[in-house]
Amino acid sequence: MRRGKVQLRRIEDKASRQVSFSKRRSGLFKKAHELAVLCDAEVGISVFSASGRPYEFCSSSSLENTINRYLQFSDAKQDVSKHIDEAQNHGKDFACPTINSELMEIAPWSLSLKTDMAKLDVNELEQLENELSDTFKQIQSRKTKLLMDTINKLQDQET
Amino acid sequence: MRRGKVQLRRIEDKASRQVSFSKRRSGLFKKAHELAVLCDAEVGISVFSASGRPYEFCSSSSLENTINRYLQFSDAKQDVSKHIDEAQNHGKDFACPTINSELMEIAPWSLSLKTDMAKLDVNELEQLENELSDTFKQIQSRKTKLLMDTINKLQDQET
DNA sequence: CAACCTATCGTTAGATT
DNA sequence: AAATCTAACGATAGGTT
Repeated sequence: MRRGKVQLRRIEDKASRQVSFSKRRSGLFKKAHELAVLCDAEVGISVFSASGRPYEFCSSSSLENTINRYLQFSDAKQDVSKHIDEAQNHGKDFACPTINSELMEIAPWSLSLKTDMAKLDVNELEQLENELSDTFKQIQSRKTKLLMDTINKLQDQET
Repeated sequence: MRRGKVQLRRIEDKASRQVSFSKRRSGLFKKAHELAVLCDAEVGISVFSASGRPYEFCSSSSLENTINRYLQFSDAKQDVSKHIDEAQNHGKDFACPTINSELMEIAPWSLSLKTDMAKLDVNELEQLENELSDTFKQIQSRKTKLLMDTINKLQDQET
């Protein structure tokens, strides 16, 4: 079925890339699980899709624990080498105004994950539909702006 | 050479386990690299051998960057969880149970998405747009079905 | 013991439904 | 889109050098 060996570069076809991401991600997590069990190791994995969606795997209790364990070594390593580079103290600003407004924005994504709409009634679906439409417009507007910026840049270069 | 399939349990022979650990660890990192390149993803892995020696893999600049990106989601997850608890303690019924459980999984992503959207390029925005579009269609289809069911029920009552 | 070898099992891209 | 199928490629346990 496959004609040749897999070329190690970005899969251009969007659909294929997404399917491949899903298959290979679960393959990777399976291998990680095998490594942990067979060889008595601790494995933690964090993956972000091209669109920024997070996935995680951890062979032990929690990924945060594994991360902390790594960071201990990392810190120790830095101490020893007396490195100067100061980590960027990026402030985490995830201030939630109200849970309701967050829910409105989040629900559509939630549905795209596991299509479990069976329990929603018509009013709830209508609500989701409206919010989804807003987010949709937001994305389109952002995309248009980027395209316009690119066009303007190109026009500037021509002058 | 191998007699049968690999049994998924700790390899008892110490030497075999160590060799297997080495082989499988590099295999895992190779798979992670392929996932990152082929599917345009960001992958970070932390592994500890049974004797506590650390190994790491990162598809981008540094594992710490990937970890920080993960911790943003993790923090957001806790924030959302806290808000849900508070809302429930105040007896606010702001969503159906299904949404609540889904919310836990996807909310952190959505919260970070607001921050990250500015950084997405046109292709990435298009990907999000497609995902939204699919969800949109599913919601509309589900809504139509519910409305049809209701109409059918009413018609049955009339007979 | 590391590097190589290879039979065997495992993974997956593409097609199909 | 999600499941299944399958040819072909890929990983690797155990053996050999």
